[in-house]
Amino acid sequence: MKEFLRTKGFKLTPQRELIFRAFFELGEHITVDELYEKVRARDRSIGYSTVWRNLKLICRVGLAEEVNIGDGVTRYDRVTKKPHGHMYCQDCKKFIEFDAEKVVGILAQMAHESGFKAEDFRLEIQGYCEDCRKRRDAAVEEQTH
Amino acid sequence: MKEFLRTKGFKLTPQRELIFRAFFELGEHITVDELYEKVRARDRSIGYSTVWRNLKLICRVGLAEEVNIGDGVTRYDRVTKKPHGHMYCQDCKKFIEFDAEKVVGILAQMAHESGFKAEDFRLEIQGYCEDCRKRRDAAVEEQTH
DNA sequence: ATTGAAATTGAAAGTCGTTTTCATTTAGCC
DNA sequence: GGCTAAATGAAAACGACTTTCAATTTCAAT
Repeated sequence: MKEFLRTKGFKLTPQRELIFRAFFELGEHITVDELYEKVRARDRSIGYSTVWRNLKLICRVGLAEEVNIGDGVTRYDRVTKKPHGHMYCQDCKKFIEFDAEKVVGILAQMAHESGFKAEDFRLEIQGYCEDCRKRRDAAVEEQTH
Repeated sequence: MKEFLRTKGFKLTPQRELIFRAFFELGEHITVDELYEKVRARDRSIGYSTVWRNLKLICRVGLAEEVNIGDGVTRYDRVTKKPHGHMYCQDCKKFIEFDAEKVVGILAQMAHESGFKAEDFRLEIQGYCEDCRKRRDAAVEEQTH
């Protein structure tokens, strides 16, 4: 990792190493606050801005990218080779990933045909996850009796 | 319009009428600031919060919806029957709409198969519009000579 | 090992769009 | 006209994000 950073002109500090490790240990869709808490559990002296800056750095070196669903909080996703989208449950706020390879292919084609050079895609489906949907259906059922 | 609002328990004030009209006169992807400026051109006494609240109201009654591309500014789109996505030019910041009917159909199907109840879709393609792409290509061409 | 330039850190302050508060005014039903 | 709930405008609050700055640390070159 040290080598990886060095070639890009960045230095490896203990804080940075801890933050990077924590980020990759955590699941997807991490917020700054979540990572900050995780890191702080190990080292109380690390500042919020250091975590924030390193999260940005992880993005800059191409290992993660920002995801924004419009709730005012930026999340960070590990960059994986496979394009994916997110299903966001409006009830329990859970994120579920889905494979977007097929759809991205279609979109890329559509964009290309209209002269637009596509670089990145954001696909989001808002709705209700299976559990919440069932609970809601049950609630409706309840009311009609 | 008065009738439409009244049935939902809202009142029609001169400010509200002006804001609603201005919103529907303007194009898509309007920000609060843009609408505020537009409205102020007609009535300097209208406050920012009034514009903001009415924009929210337009959304609440189902005539518009928020669009968030992650640049920190919320935009508002008229709700149209046809589902669409946005192509966002990273260079000139222009928005271009595209018809997303086909893709939304596919996504809805995918979601359904995984037990997720889709309510809304957000599709965004980031990249470079035709003009900017050409300009960039030309610049690269320039460098290599 | 030592040194020095450049990067990094932590705390605090700043930024900026959004949202709420509150006193006052207004719309619309009696 | 009088009443009650809704709406308004100004200002303040909020909150996530970003920058500033002085102090510290890394690491390449001695």
